[in-house]
Amino acid sequence: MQISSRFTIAIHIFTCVEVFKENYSVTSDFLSGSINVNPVVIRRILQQLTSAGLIEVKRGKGGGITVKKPLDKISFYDIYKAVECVDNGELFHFHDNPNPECPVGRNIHAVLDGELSDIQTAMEISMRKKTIADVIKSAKKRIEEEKQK
Amino acid sequence: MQISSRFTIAIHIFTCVEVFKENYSVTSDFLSGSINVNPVVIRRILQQLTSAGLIEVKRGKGGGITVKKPLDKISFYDIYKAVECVDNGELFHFHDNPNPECPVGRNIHAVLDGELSDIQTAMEISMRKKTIADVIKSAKKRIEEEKQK
DNA sequence: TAAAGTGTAATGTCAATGGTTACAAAACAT
DNA sequence: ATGTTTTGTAACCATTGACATTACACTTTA
Repeated sequence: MQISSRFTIAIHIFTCVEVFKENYSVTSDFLSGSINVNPVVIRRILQQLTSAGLIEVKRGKGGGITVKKPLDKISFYDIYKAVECVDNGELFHFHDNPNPECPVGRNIHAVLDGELSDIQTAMEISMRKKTIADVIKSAKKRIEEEKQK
Repeated sequence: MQISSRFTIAIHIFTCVEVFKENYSVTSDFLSGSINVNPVVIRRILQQLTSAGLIEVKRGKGGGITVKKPLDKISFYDIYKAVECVDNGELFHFHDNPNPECPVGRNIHAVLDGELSDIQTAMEISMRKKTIADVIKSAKKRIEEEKQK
């Protein structure tokens, strides 16, 4: 299976907040326009990001999103964890009931667990290296370049 | 989301074939017993592995599974690719229609694509390093150790 | 107090995963 | 040839997660 679009949407949200906060009130409706998904979907993601302590959301007129951590301290991994509701944080879904009376069945878990977590770790390390700051830098650069044409 | 249990089941299958081929006819029913899933589910996975050219399956009495490549040439990645039907092979599901009239919306794809594929590559490299041979070695060792107690 | 926004419940659709039954087709042993 | 074993597959079903959508209560501020 794929990592859900909530992940890329979340990054999109951070980018919009940063790019537009000076000139617009960045609400779930506003974001909905840029991202092209229903505002409620956005709000659900905002809540997950709030629960993870990455942002704060205010209601009412002039309300909106405040990022709670320095952008270069928010990694892809933080967002992934906030937004992806994976069972126990396990990337791999192990088949549940191997037969304990079979020598392979009763050992397969012990044999594989380490290997699988190596793979998961490789992915997570790579995610930790990337931050929102990188994305925003690169986005701003592209937007500037567009203007010059 | 998680990588489906088909992946760990496939590895379980290879291990059983290797461990039991001398003494048993390793059929989908036999495997069903060790893995504890329905034989049809096993057969579906066997077909995916066949399509990937990793094994051959024979029908009828005495039929069963033949592994078509050296065990140390079958990596976790090969199995992952065979068994996990991911859209385009993309690990991340990008939200489909960012608004092209928004500066962020029309650039987000270009900005993120490279980063996401870095992450996916990290995971895949790590998967390529692990082979069925490793698993079987480790499984046989454990089974031996069990006998000595 | 009205307007602007978020929080959240309820509902619906869609796709993927897995389970299960059933049976045809193949391969082999006798 | 015939029966037996085993795979290939179709046809269901249930469950789950993802997203979309409507609706409305609750907050906050002007």
